[in-house]
Amino acid sequence: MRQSTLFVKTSKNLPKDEISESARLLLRAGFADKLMAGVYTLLPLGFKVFKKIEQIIREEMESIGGQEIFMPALQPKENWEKTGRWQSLDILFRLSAGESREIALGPTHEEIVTPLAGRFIKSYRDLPFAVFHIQNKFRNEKRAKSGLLRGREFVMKDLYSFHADQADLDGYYEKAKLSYRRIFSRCGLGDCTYLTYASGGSFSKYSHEFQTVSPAGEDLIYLCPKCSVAVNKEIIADVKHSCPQCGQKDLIEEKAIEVGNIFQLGSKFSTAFGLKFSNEQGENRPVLMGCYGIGLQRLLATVIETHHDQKGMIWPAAIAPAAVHLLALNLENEDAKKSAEKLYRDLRTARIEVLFDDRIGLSAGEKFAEADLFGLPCRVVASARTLAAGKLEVKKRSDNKTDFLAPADLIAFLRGQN
RNA sequence: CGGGGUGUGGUAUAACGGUAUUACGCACGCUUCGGGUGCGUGUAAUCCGGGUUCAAUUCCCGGCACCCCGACCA
Repeated sequence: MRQSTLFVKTSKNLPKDEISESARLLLRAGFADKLMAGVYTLLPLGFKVFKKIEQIIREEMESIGGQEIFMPALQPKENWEKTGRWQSLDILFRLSAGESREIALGPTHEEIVTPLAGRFIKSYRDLPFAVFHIQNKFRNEKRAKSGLLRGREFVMKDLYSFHADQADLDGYYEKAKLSYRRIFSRCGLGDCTYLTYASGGSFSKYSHEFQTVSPAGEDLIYLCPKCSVAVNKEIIADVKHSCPQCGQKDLIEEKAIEVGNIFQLGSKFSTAFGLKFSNEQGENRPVLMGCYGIGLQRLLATVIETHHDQKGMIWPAAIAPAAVHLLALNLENEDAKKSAEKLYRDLRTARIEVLFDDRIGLSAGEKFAEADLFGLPCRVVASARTLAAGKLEVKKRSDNKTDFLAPADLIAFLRGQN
């Protein structure tokens, strides 16, 4: 990517009424653009990050047998009436579609996936299975807030699993937990994300959230210092201020962002849609379901909330928009320009993702400040000075550690970083 | 949905019942050339509708939008 032609404009000022740090940085850095409250465009660099997060999630869902499908956002009213949620769900966007028809803009997909599954589940031999999709959700939040942390349109990965009995659902649920842990670790949130007991679940007593500790969080959780699980404030009365796993009494209160949620639906939706299967004895039984959600923009914003400093974002390598930010200085100097262009070519040939600041006429300070703002893991400076010295300056964004390398050693060095 | 606040160039702001300020940005020129360099010139704004008034960006009413607190959050 050449910065000279990138569809991005950074800004020193920023909209005064955006409080959320992640939103401020995303807007300032030109990673995202706000269309209206709770609705954002992802611009090239922000979308790069988004796609990397999406791919990590996809891989992990496939690793637990999830099959990717794609369900529509436009949904018939009748499905929502079957569960009573056409009336009760007040975040539901209800659209009029001509004189006598109304349709829903999907805020979630139980109402779609359950009857869909019914077309294929006849017998216990058809179970279990899991499908997921990564798709836009629409929720008319009364109060969209905190930038991308709570949008009215956002992309969610939701996986639905279908089971013949509780033991099978339980087993899958545990696998999903582990897969969620891997997702958050791979996105750089492993240290600060906790499995959190929350309310709900038709069969089981609790649902589980994955909560990332952050001052930007909307939720209050109580961390167990012993076993690193937490309890959401909403059920703290239930568990009497003690860890549901080990009974520990001294829990630590933290604000946290809910980055994921897993939930045993039991037979709630199968009952509403008559989703049944024949067991070995030929008896009809309701299918048991689980659902498992992750909001992608929220996850992206959460990474920023937990990975930034005063100068800007600090991306974990696995989801950074690119591995390297190559800054070319002194581009009016033909030799400096040539050597920078060669580096860019070499990096691309080596398949190292690189953002190349090839813009002419900007001061070095501006380029440095912008590199700090973008927060790519490695900054490489090529200039008349480095050319004369025969060494490139390579600086890590995370700890400011600086190395000086011969250009020929750069690629090997960068490969060693990952 | 309840409460509070704010709407001025692209962004951030000042002021005021009477010619709309400044900075950033953007355009051009010079300057500088390893931490948002300095200077000059130019560009560009009072959310919408109604009311009061000789005169409204300012005051009043309504709407809309945005932000904050709360409620809600499969």
